[in-house]
Amino acid sequence: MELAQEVGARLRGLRRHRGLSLSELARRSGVGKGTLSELETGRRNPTLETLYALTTALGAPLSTVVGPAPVQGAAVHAVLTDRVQDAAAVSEVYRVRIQSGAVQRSAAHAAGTTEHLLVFSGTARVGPACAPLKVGPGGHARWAADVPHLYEAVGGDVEGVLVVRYPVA
Amino acid sequence: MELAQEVGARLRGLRRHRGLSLSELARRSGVGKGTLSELETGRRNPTLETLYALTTALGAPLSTVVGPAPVQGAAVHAVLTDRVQDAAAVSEVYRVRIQSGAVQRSAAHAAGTTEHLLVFSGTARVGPACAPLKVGPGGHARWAADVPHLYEAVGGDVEGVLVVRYPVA
DNA sequence: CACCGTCGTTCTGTTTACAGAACGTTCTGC
DNA sequence: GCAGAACGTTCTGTAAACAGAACGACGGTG
Repeated sequence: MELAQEVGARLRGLRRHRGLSLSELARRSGVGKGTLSELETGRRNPTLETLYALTTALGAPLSTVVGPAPVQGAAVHAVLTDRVQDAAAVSEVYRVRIQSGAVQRSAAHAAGTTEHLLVFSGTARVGPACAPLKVGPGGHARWAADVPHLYEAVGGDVEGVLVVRYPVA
Repeated sequence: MELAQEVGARLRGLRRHRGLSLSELARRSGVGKGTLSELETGRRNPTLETLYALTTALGAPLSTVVGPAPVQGAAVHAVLTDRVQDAAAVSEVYRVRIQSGAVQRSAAHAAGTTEHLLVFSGTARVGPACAPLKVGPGGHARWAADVPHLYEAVGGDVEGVLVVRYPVA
């Protein structure tokens, strides 16, 4: 099953990233070593309890393994954390990291689309390609995204939240 | 087990909210009716596959049932969707709904704490108790949260995203 | 009142996720 | 080279999650 493989791969990624062996994680989480092996290779369909035990032992929220997959562009790495629909618009909330050393350009979105960026760290140059805005830590930018726009980190990488708000079709 | 009960209650809430009967959801999701009954009462520890089938049939993301629990105040209903820590600060991202007809007051947070509100729908009156700001749909407000502050919906309810950013201790 | 549909729960047999053991492999150090 | 340890995979028996059937409890209709 496809979902199990996706989740398994993420679990393996998390474990490796922490430098834990399979046996060590099994010991810490109380999940059997064999179980863990088959989970990571996507050959099992894990139980909620098992997933919870593993993510807790890994110090990660459950959403890390069951949440949406990150999208990676030229410079922007984004994870959809929320999506809200009201009468007028659909709003998507992304956790973003803009990597320095590259500029990511985006084509115009549907008419009426706006974007917001809240910057946590670093300084970003974002917005309409013709008139980008500069935003530092703790800052906020808002621009119309129905024209070509760009994302760029000035100096070091940028961490923040991007909200894309587009009218309902 | 506690987690299973929590998830079960959320599933039942989602189903009821959509006006679906247990049998109907079972039919649409392909999950057995008995299975569903025991899941909702927290007597079973669901499989990832089962949870996915159910949330898909309910038209909700998986995170709705496994994500963090919402916090409810006098007027503000908030769900923590993300939490980011960098060298300077911790940033928490909340999906919020401010209900009209009440004012929620918050005491001063740690020095240097700032808050941002992005409004999706409705009009909000938020910020320092001494000088609140008015924000409409698509708008943004930012204020220092190290003084007493408030949240209020003007007219109808407000939907949006709240970001709380406080310095690392 | 009896009939029938729908509701949610409980029962029944099958499938499978689980813990732990056994296994082959790859590094160490003596 | 051969112990010993650690790694990840595969095997084995048990517990439990699953689909579907059977069940009792309501609520409407003739």
